[in-house]
Amino acid sequence: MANIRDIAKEAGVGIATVSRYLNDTGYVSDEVKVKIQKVIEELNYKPNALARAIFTKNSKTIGLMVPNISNPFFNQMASVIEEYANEMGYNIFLCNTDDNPEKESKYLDVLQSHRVAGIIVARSKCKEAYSNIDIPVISFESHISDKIITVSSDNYNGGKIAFDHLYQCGCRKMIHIKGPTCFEATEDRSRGFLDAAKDKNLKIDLIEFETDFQVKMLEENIESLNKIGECDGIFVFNDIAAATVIKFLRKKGVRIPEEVQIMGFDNSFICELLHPSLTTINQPIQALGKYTIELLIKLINDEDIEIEDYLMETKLIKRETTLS
Amino acid sequence: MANIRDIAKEAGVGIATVSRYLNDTGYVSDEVKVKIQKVIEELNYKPNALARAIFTKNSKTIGLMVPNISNPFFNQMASVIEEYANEMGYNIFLCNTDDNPEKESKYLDVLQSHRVAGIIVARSKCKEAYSNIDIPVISFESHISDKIITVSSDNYNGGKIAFDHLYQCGCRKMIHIKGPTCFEATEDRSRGFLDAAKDKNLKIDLIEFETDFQVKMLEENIESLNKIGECDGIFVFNDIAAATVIKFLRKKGVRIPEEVQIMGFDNSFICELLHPSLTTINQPIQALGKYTIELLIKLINDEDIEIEDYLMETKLIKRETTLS
DNA sequence: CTTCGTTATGGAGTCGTTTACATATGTTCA
DNA sequence: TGAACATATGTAAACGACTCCATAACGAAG
Repeated sequence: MANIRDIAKEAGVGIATVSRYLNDTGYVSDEVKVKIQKVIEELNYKPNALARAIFTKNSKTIGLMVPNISNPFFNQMASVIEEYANEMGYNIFLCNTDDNPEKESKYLDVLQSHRVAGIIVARSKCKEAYSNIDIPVISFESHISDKIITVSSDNYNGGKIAFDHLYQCGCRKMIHIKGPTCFEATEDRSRGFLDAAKDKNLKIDLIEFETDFQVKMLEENIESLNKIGECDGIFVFNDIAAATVIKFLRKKGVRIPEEVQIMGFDNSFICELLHPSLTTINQPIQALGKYTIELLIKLINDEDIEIEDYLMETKLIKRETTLS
Repeated sequence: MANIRDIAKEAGVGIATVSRYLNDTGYVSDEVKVKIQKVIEELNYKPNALARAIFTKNSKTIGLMVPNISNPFFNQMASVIEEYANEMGYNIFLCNTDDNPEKESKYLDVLQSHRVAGIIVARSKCKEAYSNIDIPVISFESHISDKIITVSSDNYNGGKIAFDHLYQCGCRKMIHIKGPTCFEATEDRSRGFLDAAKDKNLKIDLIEFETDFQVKMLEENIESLNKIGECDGIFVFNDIAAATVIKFLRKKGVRIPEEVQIMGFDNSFICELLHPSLTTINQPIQALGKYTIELLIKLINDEDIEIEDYLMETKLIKRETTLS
């Protein structure tokens, strides 16, 4: 592929002149501009972004690490982040960690090697790896260290809201199906839910799912679902797991919401598609994604911002799996 | 950040020796190896992948362009592609085209500038832009030119299978809800379905959706859904749209599958979560993704492979929205 | 007529790698 | 003993960009 030297030669000008033309920095006569542009098109020249990044020390690239891009929550995040990054002239380097600390750590090296301008890591499982990183990092849904900003929804309060709603709907014998213990976000939801229950002196039965989002969720968790006993309300750690639970209960002939009321978490697109549609807690994904990338770009631009937790508001989305 | 010169100096050796150590090419004494490794860790040195790529002319990076990463079908593809790319030592540069030709074209320039080793583009909307590209390209679900390999499911046959199944289940008055005309994949499904109907001398009513995957699908397409008249079977262009249709019909009190049988397309994870669970046509996403990336890497490695269409088999997944 | 600012251009050094080549030592084998 | 080879290392020239600096022409201002 042609390089800047080829263009300069073919256009009969110096390299510096071509560079000035490309970057619109410094003087280039109109006459020469036309000549250069013509050659660029003839040779289908695309300036080498790698060479440029080496020199300017600015790759205009952001590393995005998510557990898995097929997870509906994280790919919505990714979509929002891509949108804003693109607007700001940044590109996305995608990494799936698979919730695997080793893969995360390897990708972290890769991102450093590629000199990404900044990193967004969702649900990190490899916190020690970030101790000596000199690239701006924003952590999503996971506290890495007191040097790294964490952005997340207010999961704790979301859990509280979920309890209050079920309680208000008349539930007095509730079950909480919680996610794998290693996820901060779902732990916070649980804590919020249980704390609110304690306030009302209600005892909650706990069932633990061992998988997060999985296509085969139902079969894999059928064991734990069989433990569902007498209850009038269930709070499930996310919408997809809730859908799994609904499916399970319907197969057993349980009427929802008349006999058992159910709540999910996330306000994923499937809530509306389910029957009955799923009452849930909304995470403001749009705002979350936008805020995360904005913070990161501020860090990249060396603006000084408070290193602290940023919690985004969660709220109740009332649908048909709960009574009025 | 430290560079190779710093390492060489600090370790008291030459640059070439450090490079040989890093790449395990040529001789380096064990004694020196230890010394270099120690310095590398002390200075937290990460070799600059950009500089390396400039010289070797191999960025070990693959550009992935999809309509949108939040689309469940394409993010599953992306997940599979990431997995295999990672295994082969490649990284993913993510681009959302939003089905927007201009955005796609701009990203195509960016990918060329970044000297990606290869490009996977899903559902391209900007075919002319690929005429003078000298980077290997695999096109997914879209025919760009006779120089570029296309990979897709056998959508046409999938449409036929769908018709045959509904017919076999007793449907004689069918509606087909088709996707936006500009998508080759859904057009092929329609053609297959309609051709099979013609074979049986059945006339099919057509309804067109104007949106592909959208969170607000139901509201946006309520207009066209109102056109659903008397029928005993509906073939919808994909699962999520089918879920929207089911939701709509249930609200109207239509019993599924007793009164109307429904089929989707994709075999997305939501099929199992719906009630009744959705009969659909499977697209072998795993195989599709794996095959796509394998072909691309073969192209990158200059293996000569047939430039032709690669069609992957689609098959019926029988669930509860159709009778026996 | 000199000085100054604006316009316009190009050469050379730099960014951080890899590799071709030169060099040097030690071992083996005829 | 000396040729051949394996081991070990360093220098310098690429790769493709950007930018500092030098150079030069030109008009305006003093």
